[in-house]
Parts: sequence; C-alpha cells; structure tokens
Amino acid sequence: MTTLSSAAAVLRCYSADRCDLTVTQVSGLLGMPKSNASRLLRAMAACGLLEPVGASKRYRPGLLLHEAGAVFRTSSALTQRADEVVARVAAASGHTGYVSRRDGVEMVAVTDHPGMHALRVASSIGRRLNAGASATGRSLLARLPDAEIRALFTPFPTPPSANAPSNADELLRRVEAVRRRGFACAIDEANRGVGAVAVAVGDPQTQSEVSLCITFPAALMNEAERIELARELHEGAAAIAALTGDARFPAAFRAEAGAA
Amino acid sequence: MTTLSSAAAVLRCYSADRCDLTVTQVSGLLGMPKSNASRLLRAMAACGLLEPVGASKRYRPGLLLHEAGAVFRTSSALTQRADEVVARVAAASGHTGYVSRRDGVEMVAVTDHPGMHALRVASSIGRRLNAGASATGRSLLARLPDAEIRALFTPFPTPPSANAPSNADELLRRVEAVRRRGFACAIDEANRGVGAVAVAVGDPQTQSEVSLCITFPAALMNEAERIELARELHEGAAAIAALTGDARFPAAFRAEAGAA
DNA sequence: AACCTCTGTTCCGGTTTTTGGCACAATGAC
DNA sequence: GTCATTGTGCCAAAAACCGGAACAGAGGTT
Repeated sequence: MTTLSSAAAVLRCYSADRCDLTVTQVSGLLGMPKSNASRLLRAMAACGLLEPVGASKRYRPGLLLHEAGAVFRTSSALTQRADEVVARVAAASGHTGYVSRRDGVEMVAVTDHPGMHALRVASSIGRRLNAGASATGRSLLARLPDAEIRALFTPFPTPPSANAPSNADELLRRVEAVRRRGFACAIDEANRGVGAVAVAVGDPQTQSEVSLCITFPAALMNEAERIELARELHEGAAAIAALTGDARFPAAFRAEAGAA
Repeated sequence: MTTLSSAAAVLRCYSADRCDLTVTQVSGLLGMPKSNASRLLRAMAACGLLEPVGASKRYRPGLLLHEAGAVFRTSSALTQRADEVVARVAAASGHTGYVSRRDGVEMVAVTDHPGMHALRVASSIGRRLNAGASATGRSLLARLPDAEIRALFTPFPTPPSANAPSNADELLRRVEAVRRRGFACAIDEANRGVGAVAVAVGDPQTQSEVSLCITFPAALMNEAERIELARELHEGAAAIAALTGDARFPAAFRAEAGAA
C-alpha cells in the first residue's frame, strides 16, 4: 500500500452521502492505524487534494480535485458530443438525462441534465449504479463479448430488486436484446418507480465508451413514449458513431417493447 | 518532495489549455527525471487518479477525480446557496454568471451558468483569474484587512491590462471602494471587452468565502444596468449572509458608478 | 466541577518505497 | 536506413512511511 494508493483509497471513501471525512472514519473504513490516517489526511490537505471543513476536524475534497475533474469532463470529445445529444433530448422531453461511463460492474455519471417536470429523477452524479441492473449499464455491456460479461459478473452481485436480472444467464439474455434492438431499457430496477432508456457509443481512437441515458418516473411514460425517447437517443448516438468510426455501434434500431 | 506532493503537482499541470500530459512534459514542467515521471504517471493511473488516453502515451485526469470534484461542489452549502442566486440572476439577465473562490492571489470558478445571448462570456471553469485584477477577486479581498492584502500582493503581480490596478496602493483604493459600495466592478481588466460585477459572502461556521459574479460584454451594458445587476447579486448575497451570520458582509449597497 | 470517553496528534525505531543517473527499447521522422 | 526523441528497467543510496503506544483536547455525563 503506497501513499499514493492510500490517498486514492481515501478519495474513494467520498460519495454523495459522505461528503466529509474524519481521521477516525478513514481509519475505520480503510482499516489503517489512526496515526497513519491522521498523517495521510494532513499530507493530502497540504497538497490541496483535501481541505479542512471549518475549524479542522473534517476534511472534504479540495479545489485541486474540482479543477482536475473539470479537465476530465472537457477533455473527452466523446463525452462532450454525447452530452450535447443528451442535453437536447432531455430538454425536449423535460426528463432527466445524463452521460455515464462504466467502471468495473458499476456506472458513474459524468454529466447530467436535471429534468424540468415537478416529478423528476434526481441527479445521479456522485452515485454509482449497478451496471447489470440499469439501462445505462447494459447498453455498455452489450458492447462486450458474452464471455467477458460473464467473467465480470462472477460472482454475481445481489440484484437490487425483483425486476433486475438475478443471475448471469438472465443478464446475458437482456444484453442480447439490447444488441438486437439498439437500445437498453430498465423499469423499476435500481430505483423504485424509476425507468430509463439508454444507448451506448464509443470512440475507437481513444478506446473510450459512454452511455447516453434518459431517466423518468416510470408511471409517467408509456411504451410508445419510451421507444420514441430511445429513438431520439439512438439517432444522436448514431451520428457520433459515424464521426468516430465506432464499428460496435448497433446501427439497427428496433422498436420492440419490454425491458432489455 | 513526497510522492503525494509530486502527484498533486502533476494535477496542477492540467488546465483548460492542457488537458493531457506525457511523461516528457511532466518531466519538463516539474523538473524531475524522466524515469520518475514515468513511474509516477503509471502509479497515478493505477490508482485511478489518471487514465491513459487511447493507446497509452498521454494521460488525463481519471474518473476518480471527476467524482471527488463532484463531491467538492455539492459539499459546500455556501456554494450551493450562492449558486442558486447566481443562477437566478444569470438567467434573468441572459449573461454568464459564476461562483468562485480565492486560492492565494488567484480566483477559481466553482460553478457557472453560461449566458443566453449570442455574444457572451465563455465559461471560466478551469481558468484562473488574477484576484487583484477582477471584480470577483476584489469582492473577496475586501473581506481581508489591508495589511493582509498588502502581504498577499508582495511582490505585486504584473497587471494584465491598463485598467487593472498596477500597484498595491491602487489595489487598496479599489478594495476600499468595494467595501463602501458593497460590490465590486471591473471593466476591461483581465479580459478585453469583458466587464463584471461581483459580491462576496462567507460562512463563519465553515470559514469559507465565495464570490458571486455576473460577467458580460462590456459594450452591451451601461452604468445603470451594471448597478442593477450588482443590486440583484447583493440582495441574494445579503439573504445568504443573514442565514450564515456573516458579520463581514457589507450590508450597505451604494449605487456609485465606476470601477471598484 | 471533576470525570470519562472518544478523537486526533506526536514520537520512535525498523522497514519499505522512492530517487536519480544511466543504459536500453520503442516509436516516428527524414 | 539512420537519426532523434520518447518512454522504460535497473541499481544502491536516501528518504519517507509504517505501526504501536503514549499523550493531548474536546464533548458530554454525572
């Protein structure tokens, strides 16, 4: 465990629910002696990676991380293009849209556009989503060969709800449906009452892939509307795929109903 | 120079203009042997702090930094409140607004709201601004005692243009005007053709301070409109100051013309 | 007010990582 | 094909890091 990896581990302790940390918390979460945690946090604060909250008992991420994060967001042309498409579709529909990436078996939102309706899905930046139990996750998984998906999902994570695939075979069936249709759809899986449609696109040049996703209150959308949203996402993503020369993009769009 | 501080130094090399780095660049910028830079970048990538761009010759900030940066942005209640006010005023006027913080003699934008007009000031997230030569900077400086400002600005940085204060005495005069009026104003200082008005507010509890700023094409605004914008910012900031119990907030608003 | 608990800091050595110079490999330009 | 440039292993010396335990401070309780 080098200092650097410890520092990274500390950063991973932060989330939308835990936006500041104390020495004892870090010591507990990472199983490290308090003396170590104390020095590490202080060193990170001295570098600008963290900053003390108020008097100085709690630490939160520092300005430096904010700036580096901003660079991350603007550096990827793929993300930017995807963001434009999502912004357009989200604005037109009034629902929440976001661009996300896969990190192992979890999804991380990269940019988002909160919806305009009174009832809307909250921003998902800072919250991780199960890749197998979400439209955005399955849209990206569909770009991988089955064997790789199976390896990734061994052991299989406990599904967050009854609607989510509960084993690898079921997940692969859904993923196959995504490949056939050209888009993914999830209703009531990771979050109760929430539905989503998603389309993935990649840039072979930078070997990066993102998912374009629109998420909405499941009760407010019927099948036809969902498919219409998916079609708009697919159109936008197809344009990006053409630009980047993405060979794995599912060119066909099939208006089939049901989850995938 | 510990590994951690080297890593932080690498992150500081990134900016809006330089969104990916190579081993040689880092080695040159930080004056470190190439072997070191090579290992450091690889270690940072292994931790998720950086990620390789495409094939693997260039590195850019990684997902982890994006997530930690998001936590930073949402963690500060002060920033959020300030952001709401700026968002409202920016939307009403159609001009670009942002919330920023001071880091030494530089300002860093924390959140921003691009304007709606065809001619508008571009987003400033990722770009640093001279604190002495900007409305947003002087609004925050006005909260410090003169002696501290003088210490901070010794030696005095070269002013970016003729309209910016060129020595400490001139800066202190401007800052005094900010204290009297309750808002700061800069025309054609850090950026040609750009004007801005700003108001600062703090939270004694967390000892953090932010500046609320609206920026606009200087040619499109007259004195009365500038003062009206400043008044709106000041009203919003006053509400925040009341909530946080900020004693240093300049309660009075005086509609005086000219830069400050 | 005195007590107690819980958090955070400091200090020590022994151990591990890091450092920097160099030679070598890989890449791309001419 | 040659050359210039960039990136990567290797090594001994040097520095940083680790874990334990003792110490200091803040907050709450009796």
